[in-house]
Amino acid sequence: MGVREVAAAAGVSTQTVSRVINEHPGIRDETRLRVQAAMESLGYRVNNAARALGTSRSRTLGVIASDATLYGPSVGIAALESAARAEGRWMATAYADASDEASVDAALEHLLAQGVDGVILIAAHERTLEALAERRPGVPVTALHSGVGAERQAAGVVLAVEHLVALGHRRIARIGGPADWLEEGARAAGFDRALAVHAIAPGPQWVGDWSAASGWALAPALAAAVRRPDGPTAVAVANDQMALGVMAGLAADGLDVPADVSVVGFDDTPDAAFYRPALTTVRIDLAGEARRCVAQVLGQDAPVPARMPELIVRASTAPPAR
Amino acid sequence: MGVREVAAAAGVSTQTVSRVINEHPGIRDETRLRVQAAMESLGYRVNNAARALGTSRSRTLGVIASDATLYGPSVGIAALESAARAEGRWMATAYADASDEASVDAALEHLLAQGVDGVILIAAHERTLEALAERRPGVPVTALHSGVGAERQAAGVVLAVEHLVALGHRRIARIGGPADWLEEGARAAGFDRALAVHAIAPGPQWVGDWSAASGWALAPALAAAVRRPDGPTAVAVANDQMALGVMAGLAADGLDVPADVSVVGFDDTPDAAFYRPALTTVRIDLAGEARRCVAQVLGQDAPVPARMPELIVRASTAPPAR
DNA sequence: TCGTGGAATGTTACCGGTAACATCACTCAC
DNA sequence: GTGAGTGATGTTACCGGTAACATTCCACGA
Repeated sequence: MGVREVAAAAGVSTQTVSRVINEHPGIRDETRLRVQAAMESLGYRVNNAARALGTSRSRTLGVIASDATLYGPSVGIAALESAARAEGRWMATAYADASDEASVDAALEHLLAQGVDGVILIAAHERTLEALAERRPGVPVTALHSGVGAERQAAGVVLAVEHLVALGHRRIARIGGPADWLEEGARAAGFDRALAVHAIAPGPQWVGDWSAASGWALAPALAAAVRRPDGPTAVAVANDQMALGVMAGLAADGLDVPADVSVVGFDDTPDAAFYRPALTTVRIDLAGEARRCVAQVLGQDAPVPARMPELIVRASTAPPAR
Repeated sequence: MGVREVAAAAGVSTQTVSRVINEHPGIRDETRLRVQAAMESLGYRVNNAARALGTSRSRTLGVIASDATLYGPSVGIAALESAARAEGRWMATAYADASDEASVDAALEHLLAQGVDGVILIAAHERTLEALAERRPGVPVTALHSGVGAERQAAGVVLAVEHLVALGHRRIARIGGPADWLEEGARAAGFDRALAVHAIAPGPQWVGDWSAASGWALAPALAAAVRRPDGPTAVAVANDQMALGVMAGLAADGLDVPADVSVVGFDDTPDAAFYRPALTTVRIDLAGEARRCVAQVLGQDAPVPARMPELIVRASTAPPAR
């Protein structure tokens, strides 16, 4: 059940079989059909190990992801897999703790041993990306949401802030992710830029870890700020899950969303519409980002059309009462 | 940078290098150290393609997953990866639409072409598992949460129902997942068993698709049932995300949880503590299940200790008011 | 002293594709 | 008619490990 058997069955050389498999031009239709019929009847299946050994390319992309309990990373992986498959690549995944450089290193080593043709980081620290690139792994390394993708994330945050400003908010707080994450950099930049456009000074800011629990933990501080006379009337949260925790904490503290504070999230998780109140948030074209990221790692320069982020207005935002 | 270079540097044969790599017994310590030093200084890294070609085993497990926006599947993948890595295996992931047999088939084909040593399904239909096994893929195929794992899931649901009964509920409704999923089978069985123990007839049941949206869509029917004089006073929902949607829908319909209906979920997602009200739910030992599943596919029979599911009581359950 | 057996290591071929180069048949221009 | 050019296909070696078998060396008992 290798090329040799197929070749014998079709009465051609193994090289011709290889050419048919790889859709090389310059094969007569009659020959191609004969080979394909032989492959079909023998139930032939290429052996990727052999192919990888011969070509020293595995047609596999490596993905290093962190925390799978977060919406962004887990959906990012799925989006990358489907983008990779569309390009005829396989995907090998390794999970690592993004904040532990040794663990990310081990994951990289792990993937390189597998001979991946490129590595994509999900939910990574900027420093990690640089560190990996410096190690000269011999294959391209990039991160989802880096480069132009970061710009689109910033644009998403701009949408959210513009929405708050349009409602009349002028004192806007922010709850961000850990400062060293790529995603946080992009989202924070969008926040600052949107406020600058309207000459509004940023309100108080806090840092969570993307989890609902961290949003909950920061809620008392936010509530205290909101209760001050010139306190914020709205808060932009860097992802939906933290927004969930924030809203739970505010409610526990006796504050009403959106009457006392408006809350916007980021991601538009499928759950966000069912939070209480339903969360106003920003949806980004994750599938498109993934396709672009894969194309970049594969060194393709055909532009993949980008869909811009979209604001989803629900019940967690309203004009300020004060 | 292959075994031959290492062998030359260490002054041994390639076979000896191979033996050191694979930790074969019967290598003198002095020789082993010399080889290891050579590998270290040359930055040697095994080529998995070559190894797979020679041994016709890839040391890679294939995982077929569906919907990554659901908590269960996405965390399941991560748990399997870490279990597989602990066994020194790599993991290749393919995403498929579980309800579309052709797509699952394509994913299997995809993984087999890669020469995986076993295939694990996540969030699969029972029929799919059987269909794949029937195709005689030449490697073991199993599903997370199948077999004994299913029993533990059932035990988890029993905990949840016991909790409701202990609170005084006697009329208990259920919202399940699609009937043909393995997970649903186990959870439904646990529900029926727990009620049977107390000689309680099951209340009305509905079927969702695991998503919060489907919970929301079923909420009006549940609310109507609850309002009937002998309507259910509690509902067991098959996963937390549907429970989120159900609670949102009940609230929209003017019913209070837990005053009018108690709600229990299943999974204990990290978000569940921050739903409103905080969700009473069941936590299962996903990491343990994953280890057991990997051990099974690898044909190991050393028993992996099983931690039993745990009930997490929060604010969504209370004694019935009626 | 020699044979025996086991431990440590070496030799060789092979896994299944594919790159690089070789070959062959045929067309076409001069 | 002949050589150049081109398209279709064949030949061969090689990718980098490892299995299977061969060999060497030494300790030890008869």
